[in-house]
Amino acid sequence: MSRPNDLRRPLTLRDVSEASGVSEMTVSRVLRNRGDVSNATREKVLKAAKTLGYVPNKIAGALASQRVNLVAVIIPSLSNLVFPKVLSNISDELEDTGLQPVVGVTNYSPEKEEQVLYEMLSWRPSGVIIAGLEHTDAARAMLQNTDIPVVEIMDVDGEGIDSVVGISHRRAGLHMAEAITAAGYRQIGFIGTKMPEDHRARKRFEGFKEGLAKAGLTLADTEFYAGGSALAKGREMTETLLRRSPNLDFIYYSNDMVGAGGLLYCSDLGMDVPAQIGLAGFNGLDLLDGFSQRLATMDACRGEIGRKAAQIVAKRSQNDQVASEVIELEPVLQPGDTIRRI
Amino acid sequence: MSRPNDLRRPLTLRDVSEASGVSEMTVSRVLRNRGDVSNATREKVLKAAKTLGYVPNKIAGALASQRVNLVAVIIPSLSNLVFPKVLSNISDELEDTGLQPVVGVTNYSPEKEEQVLYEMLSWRPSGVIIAGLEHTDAARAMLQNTDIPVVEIMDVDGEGIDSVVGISHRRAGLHMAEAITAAGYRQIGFIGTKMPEDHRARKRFEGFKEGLAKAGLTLADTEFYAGGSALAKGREMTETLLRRSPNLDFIYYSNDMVGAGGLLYCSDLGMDVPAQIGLAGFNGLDLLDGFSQRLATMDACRGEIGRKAAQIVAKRSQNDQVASEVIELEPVLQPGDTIRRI
DNA sequence: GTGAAAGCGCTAACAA
DNA sequence: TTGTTAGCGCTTTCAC
Repeated sequence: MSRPNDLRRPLTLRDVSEASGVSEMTVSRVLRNRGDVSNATREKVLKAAKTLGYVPNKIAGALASQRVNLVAVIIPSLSNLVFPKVLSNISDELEDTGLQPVVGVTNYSPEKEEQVLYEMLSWRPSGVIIAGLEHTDAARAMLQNTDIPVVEIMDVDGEGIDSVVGISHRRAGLHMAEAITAAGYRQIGFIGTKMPEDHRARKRFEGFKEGLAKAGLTLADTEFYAGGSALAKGREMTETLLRRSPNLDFIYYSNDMVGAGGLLYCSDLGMDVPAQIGLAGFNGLDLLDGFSQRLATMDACRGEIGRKAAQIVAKRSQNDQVASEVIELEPVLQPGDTIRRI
Repeated sequence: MSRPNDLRRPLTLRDVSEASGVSEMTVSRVLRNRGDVSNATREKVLKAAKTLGYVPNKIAGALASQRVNLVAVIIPSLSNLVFPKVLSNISDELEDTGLQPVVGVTNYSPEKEEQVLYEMLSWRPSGVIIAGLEHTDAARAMLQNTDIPVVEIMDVDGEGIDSVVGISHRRAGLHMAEAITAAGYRQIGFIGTKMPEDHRARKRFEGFKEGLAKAGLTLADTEFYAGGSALAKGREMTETLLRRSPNLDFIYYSNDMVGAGGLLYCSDLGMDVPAQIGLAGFNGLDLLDGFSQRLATMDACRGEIGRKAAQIVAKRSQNDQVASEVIELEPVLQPGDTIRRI
């Protein structure tokens, strides 16, 4: 095979047009499978494009057609395990729509979020899927001012801008508190992250305290951590907490990874879980399947959230007269082996 | 504040120009911090842009300037834990360069990779960072034909197209075999993934067998799995393997997650690790920090790979006369607590 | 320090 | 079925 492109510049439609003896417009039609083109012409064009190694310029195409097949997905983190899952479901759901997700990561910083959003909006995507309901004023204004569909995901506790798909983290925390107190636990501790910007974790925490209050209880002790391997932190923090408050009979963790670390710690010490001490996390990570005892948790509906959000964007990008939707999913308690049965 | 954009169309430079009484050209200069603009004009423009809520159209900008600040990052998976780490390091490293990573996921499918690559190249990014050295002929042709910098990452065992940053997985496997045999293990089993397209896992496996051969050994037994939670699979497969071959004194896992599952299984059964049986994985996940025994592993240099790859792209996008580089990093054995000391 | 004209590579709309 | 024309919203270049 001869070197297809010896030029020092990228190939254009015009090159394919000249190589095939067909007008640029018809070449464009063939390459996009648009309109009626005779088979003979189609073959000629396809062959020319292939041997040249032509790759269309979507920038020019997008400018001319005012259409961009990109969907901006803005999430706080990729190391959380939660978001890769959401993302892969968005990706799967978008598969046959011609839309492509583009990911932006904010590291839980509102300023970074604003910046990433601005950057992404300037590419005029077909939709925006963004985690959470809390944004800077400027970010909120951008989202409100745009005509493209916006889906805020993960959380429904608050005011949405356009469409919303998520769960109530407040109620998730509340229900967990109810389950725990119903199981007879009374000395309850909490281990969470030192992340003021993780609003969903905060809401679960608040809902949890509210649930305890309903049962006439307050948190017996709490511990917060920042950074590091969540599993290792779970272990450490659990030790710290239990040293300080040996009478605890339950620990609620802000996520499954720290919870799993706590579970490992308790197991290693030969503590009787769930009789002596109960444990619960949050997210419903399938990672937990590998442990000898299954940590109690609550499914965050990550998969479903990604799928629904993608569907909304896809639907709206085909017909922009569709109304915005607010979808609240119901997280389900998975009692596992670390809450005692009543 | 009054509604900034009551039009049904996105704002253009012209709108800002009219609102501020400054020419489009000067508005453009202000918004890009280019050229000399008087302070008075700058203020006027900035104010107009802000109150209107103008978001520049990068599509038009890119077409006109022939410059796109995007870097395509093409990886097999996001649920692997390995790639999010690489990605976040790329992202960090690119932070101050004005370049933005755009992620494409291939699910270990060469066809999907080709498709994603084509899609991304059609946006004319400033660089491509792509996992692995194995690609379809068409993908390889696209990468060869393009003028933009290409960095193949993770693996150095093979022929690169342009720049390459990675480790030798073959030698990683080989060195692990040497360490294991040196520690006196003789009945060695292997647990891996059923993924023909995971070339790096395959190379480690081959290198491992080669290392055993040097010590006059062959694998005593092997087991391969597909799908599911790696931790749970590690547990199951270890059970299967040990049931079938109870005389094994070592198991090498194709990655840390399955290895950790195996470790949990052995601990639960009260087996004496590493005296009775030794275990090792691969990747150097910090997840392992939380376990009571630390799994032996080998650092895949994920962080460093991402950083170096990003540096190469950044450097080349500033000066395209820079030569391509091949960087081989050295994975370090982390013996942890699951290989017995000699 | 500022502005006017031309054009980036493609596609919409229309003409043949 | 195919071709022609006129932009899409910016930036480059050059003029003032």
